[in-house]
Amino acid sequence: MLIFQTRWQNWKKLMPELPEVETIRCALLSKLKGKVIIKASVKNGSRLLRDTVSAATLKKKLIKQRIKDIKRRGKYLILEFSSGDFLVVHLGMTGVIYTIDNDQASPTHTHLRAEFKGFSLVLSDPRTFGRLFYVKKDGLNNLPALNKLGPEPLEKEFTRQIFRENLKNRKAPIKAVLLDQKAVSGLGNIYCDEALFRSAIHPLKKACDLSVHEIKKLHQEVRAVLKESIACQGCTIRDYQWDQGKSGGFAKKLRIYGKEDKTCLTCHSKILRSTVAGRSTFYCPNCQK
DNA sequence: AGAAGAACCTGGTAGC
DNA sequence: TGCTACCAGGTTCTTC
Repeated sequence: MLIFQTRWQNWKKLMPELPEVETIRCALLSKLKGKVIIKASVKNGSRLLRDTVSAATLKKKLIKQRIKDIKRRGKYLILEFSSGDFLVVHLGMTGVIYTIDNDQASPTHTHLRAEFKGFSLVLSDPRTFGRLFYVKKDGLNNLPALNKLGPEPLEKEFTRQIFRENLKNRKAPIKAVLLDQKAVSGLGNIYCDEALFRSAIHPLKKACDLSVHEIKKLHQEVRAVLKESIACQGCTIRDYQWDQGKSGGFAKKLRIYGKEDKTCLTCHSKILRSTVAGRSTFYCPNCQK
């Protein structure tokens, strides 16, 4: 178990879920809005491209593009150019995207570097679980990765009724359903566990078996936990400086995730860990039924 | 159709 | 010290 603890502690800082991506989006927008890409380099054969476009083609397409806006959909960052085209980025598990000075060397595992006047944007991802798509004008709605996503949890579209509708025929464990992005988008392993704990719902409970009251509570807690984390700039990022020695403010506020063998804050029972949908899942066997 | 599990990938660690 | 085996994560693909 010590092995897991050590590994988890090493990697917990590297998981961009909705609050982390939103933090990055805000930081990048203030820095990049209106700026023009002067030079670009794209790693040849980068797995992030998944053969959707060659490195040479992407490089060519990026040069002279002006950043008009940066949006977010679930865990995807969407850079919108003045030309109407888009660059869609998913950071996977270990992806980081940030700016450095033009005279600074790219970090290891850099897949994309876009040079602007005075600074460069770099996208680095050691494990290459991330994704990178170049999307032509008006093509965003046809991108499968985006159009499969469920409602945005912090938007008005994510109503209790829609959430209930999205859960009603799902016989899989609620944790698995929350992770698959169709019922609601943007939740990863950490926030699923936190929202389920706050809602007193066992992660293995079938989604279709949730009561009206449980769905109401879960709907509320999903939104609450995400909002609280965004206010703290997420679990993994502080001031948008990539700093492996520090965690964002919300890491200290986690109540259940990663707390195996610790005491439940509510009932003082021992917190357990098991695997649901192939993911480490932390829960209180007494509070979560 | 939906659920479950494998595959992808790399760096850190244990164990030899 | 150096080697091998293992495992975490999100998403897609394959199988049942």
